[in-house]
Amino acid sequence: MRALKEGLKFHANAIKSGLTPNIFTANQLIHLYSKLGFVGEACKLFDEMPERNVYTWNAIINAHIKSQNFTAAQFFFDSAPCKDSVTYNSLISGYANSEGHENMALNLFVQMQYESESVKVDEFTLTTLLNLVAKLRVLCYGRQLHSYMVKTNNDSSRFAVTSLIDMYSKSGCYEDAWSVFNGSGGQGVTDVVVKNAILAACCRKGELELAQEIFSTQLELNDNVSWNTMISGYVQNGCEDESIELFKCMADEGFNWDVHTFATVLNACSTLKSLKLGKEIHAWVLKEGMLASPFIASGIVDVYCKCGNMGYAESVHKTFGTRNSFSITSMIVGYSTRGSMLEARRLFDSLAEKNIVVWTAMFSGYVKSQQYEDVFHLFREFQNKERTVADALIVVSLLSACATQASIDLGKQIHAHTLRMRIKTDEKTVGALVDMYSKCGNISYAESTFQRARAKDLVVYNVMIAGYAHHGYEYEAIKLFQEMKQTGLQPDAVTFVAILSACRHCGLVEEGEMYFSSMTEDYAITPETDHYACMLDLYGRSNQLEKAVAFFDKMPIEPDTIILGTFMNACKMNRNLELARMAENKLLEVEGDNGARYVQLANVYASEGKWDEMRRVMKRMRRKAAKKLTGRSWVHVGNDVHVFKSGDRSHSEAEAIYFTLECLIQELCDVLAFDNLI
DNA sequence: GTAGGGTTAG
Repeated sequence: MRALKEGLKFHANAIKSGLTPNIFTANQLIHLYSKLGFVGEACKLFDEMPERNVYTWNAIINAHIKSQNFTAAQFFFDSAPCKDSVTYNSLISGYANSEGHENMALNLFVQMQYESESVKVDEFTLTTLLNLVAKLRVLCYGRQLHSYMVKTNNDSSRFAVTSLIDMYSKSGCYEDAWSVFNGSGGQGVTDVVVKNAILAACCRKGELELAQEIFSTQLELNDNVSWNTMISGYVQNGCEDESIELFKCMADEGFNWDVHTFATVLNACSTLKSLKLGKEIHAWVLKEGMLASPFIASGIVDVYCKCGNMGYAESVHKTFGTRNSFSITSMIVGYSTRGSMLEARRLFDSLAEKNIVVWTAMFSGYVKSQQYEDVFHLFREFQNKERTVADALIVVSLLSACATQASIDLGKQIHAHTLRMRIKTDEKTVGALVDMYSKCGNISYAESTFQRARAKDLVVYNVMIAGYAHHGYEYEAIKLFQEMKQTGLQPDAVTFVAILSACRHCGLVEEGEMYFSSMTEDYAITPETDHYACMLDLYGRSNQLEKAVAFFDKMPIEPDTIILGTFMNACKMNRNLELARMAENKLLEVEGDNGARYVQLANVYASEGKWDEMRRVMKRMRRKAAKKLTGRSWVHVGNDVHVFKSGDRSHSEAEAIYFTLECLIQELCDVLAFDNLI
């Protein structure tokens, strides 16, 4: 490399001293310098050239684009005394391929159309723009470009065909991609890039058999990319084992594994959560010397995280990727899944510049670990430190924390934030909003959010139906269930839990039985614990203990604590101590260390005045040293939540709190006394 | 001199 650099310098000096005053050679040299990364040298030569033409200007603009210096590229573009299509195409392509400059590319394209005669939109411009609109997913622009290409006869070269197939496929229009492919000769094409583009399109659509057929015809055409596309296609469609087979086959057929191959196969390992395979691939990666690639390093870290081996993940991370945000995100998720939030936080703090994905991983981690206070603290930190707006995924985490903490005020603020910032409300956001309002006790807000939303999937309906059921609007729940079916959505197991609980709350035995049998007969859903518990509760609340007993005996699953607890409750409501005693041993056998169960049992006996039996149960509980979790309440003051239990004096302001409470009690007594006087 | 296909984290 050094020899080449010296050679280039010698050549440049020769030109400058007039030995070969050839503008063509100098332009070539600028290009060569830029290709080797010597932008400084390219600039120096450009400055010293006695004469320049449009090629010289294009070469220097490209040199700056290559080094990602867009300020300089734009400066030279603006200063160029002469421009041609290449000048425009180069800068448009530079902007189109860099993050955050996409709008500049579009503006330049508009500007290009008002330029002089020497600047014409050509196939280079159009294919670059097709790539851009595929990246930005603006299908309407893509279609306009396609029409323009047909009109100007720019739609039939292999470059045009590839870009069109790719644009349509990435925009979700598989049929259009396919018709472009067919129009260009279909399976008779001899260009490997066109072939690979349609292979990728088939894989994206899940048409694996067709992809395999295309892959196998004209085998001699296939290159590394064809193999990588197929391997990736299998992973995308959940066929990880087949992808591994093809990966091995690729080497047998004499094709070299590259960074793309390994990145894809590592992805398969992560999905399979196979530590054994992960280690094998890790060994191959080491053998091929590919760990320097950030794609591969973070891929290996991700595999170990998904397999739950944080020790291995940590050691690869330490050696290769301490600044790799992908690697750090995988580690945060890995630690969060195990509930190690301190470790997750350590990694989060190790990243100087945090992107939205890392933030989201941290938010979800706290939600997963039920550390809701930390969710809110993190949000304040996010707002203070970042300029970017919390996106839909962060909003979902925040709303989920609000729902569990019943923080309706904060929930409303977050809702307002999504509206103000025009955050795209997809099904997940709508579901989280409806759930938050419903769990915070405001069913009418939940309802209006639901009704206004355009994006509604099964989960959104489930949340709303469950909300109605919990708030005692059983008939609305049933009505919405019917409406949901009419829209063509298929109810799932969660829908039936919601609808059965609506039935049990208002004692609709016949309807409940009808839904329960419809669930298995019409939708082939196997009932789970919650469904059985709902039915038992329904019978219990409707004073139909015989039916409850018959149902209990017929259940094909071993009764667990939830079912036994519900059954016990049914016995209590129907004042049947005999059956309660029967369930008692079984219940304590399954869940003998849960204090709440003993208390529930004791209550059954107490409600019938069987004090001896109640004492016996409580004694049994003490013998087992089982403790019932203390019920707690909380209040929101400002941005903080204060948790307390009955008679709690642990709060730092306890003195003042109890003093105020005394005052309030006194005032109430005074009011009551005053009322009595009147 | 400018353009096309296959790879990561929430």
